[in-house]
Amino acid sequence: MVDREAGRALLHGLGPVARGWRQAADGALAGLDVSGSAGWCLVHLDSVGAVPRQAELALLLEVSAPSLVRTLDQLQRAGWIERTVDPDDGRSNRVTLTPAGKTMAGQIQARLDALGDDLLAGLPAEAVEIGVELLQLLNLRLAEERVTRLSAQLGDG
Amino acid sequence: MVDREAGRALLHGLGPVARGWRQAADGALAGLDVSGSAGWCLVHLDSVGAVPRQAELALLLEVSAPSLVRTLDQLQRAGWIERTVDPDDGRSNRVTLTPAGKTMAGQIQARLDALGDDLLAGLPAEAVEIGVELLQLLNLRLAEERVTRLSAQLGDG
DNA sequence: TTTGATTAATTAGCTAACTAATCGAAATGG
DNA sequence: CCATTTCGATTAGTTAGCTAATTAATCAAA
Repeated sequence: MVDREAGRALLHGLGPVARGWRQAADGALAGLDVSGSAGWCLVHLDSVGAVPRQAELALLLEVSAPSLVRTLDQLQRAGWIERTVDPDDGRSNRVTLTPAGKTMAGQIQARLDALGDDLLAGLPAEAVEIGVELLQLLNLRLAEERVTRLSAQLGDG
Repeated sequence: MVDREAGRALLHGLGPVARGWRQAADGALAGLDVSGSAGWCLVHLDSVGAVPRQAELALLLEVSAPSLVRTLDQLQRAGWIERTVDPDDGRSNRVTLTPAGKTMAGQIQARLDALGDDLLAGLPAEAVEIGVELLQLLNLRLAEERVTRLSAQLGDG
């Protein structure tokens, strides 16, 4: 049985910590002319071997497709990615890093990793493992909850 | 030593889970005409015995003062809180729940608690404890990081 | 083969957070 | 005792997420 108070602390604490992390990430990338979310997108693009379509990339980054559109617009304006129409499917864009974008991705990754190392320094690995599992479970249950909620909405409306 | 991959999973996972939780909370409050953040504000107001000033309430809720202003505007329009100028300090507002607001706070708390119980059902209490401690530590380190970052900014700019 | 449904990306508009700048009130130093 | 500084709340403007609706392309089926 989970203590009511602890449960509240966990669920409420997520928001502020997530915001703090985003701000810290933005700060770590200051001077690179890239926001944290855009930077994270570059890093993922660099680490996946393949050339993903936008929808796949959105899944990977856990954001909605329209949110990704705006991020990619920024990255494209900056000359760090390119969108090319998939030859096999005229609806899809394939997203690739430009050489400049690849360089940038490396710098971003280095800075974010350094920040992450600082934040998590000295922690027992098990605690982090448990935290990750907790987040994964919550993600799963929230997804289920979302399904039931949206179904109910359909039933009502 | 924390595994690099696990660290990334933890830090990156915070955002999506926090968003999911907020959406689920909004869903749970559907029909009450109150957003999750405003509802959370009401619940806190109900649970603190005292009559806080806005700045104190912002600290408690871990949001900035301007963010709280908007939330309070909504709650005040709905007739659930009142702002009264502190007799001892003409700059400060004291925030109080109206009777209607108190009723509303009770309903909100019940729904959020039910949602929280569902999400955390069956979890070992220790895992939640560890999660909470992890969040608290991150909060602390992020606050420190923020200080050093803003100081550096001053030095530069 | 043409029509209808589905899918990918986009646009438009909303929300809730943030910072920076402003205004009035209080505190403080000369 | 006045001038300056500090402090609390607000306003204005930015950012990043979201949903809903649109457009274009593909797929399926009559």
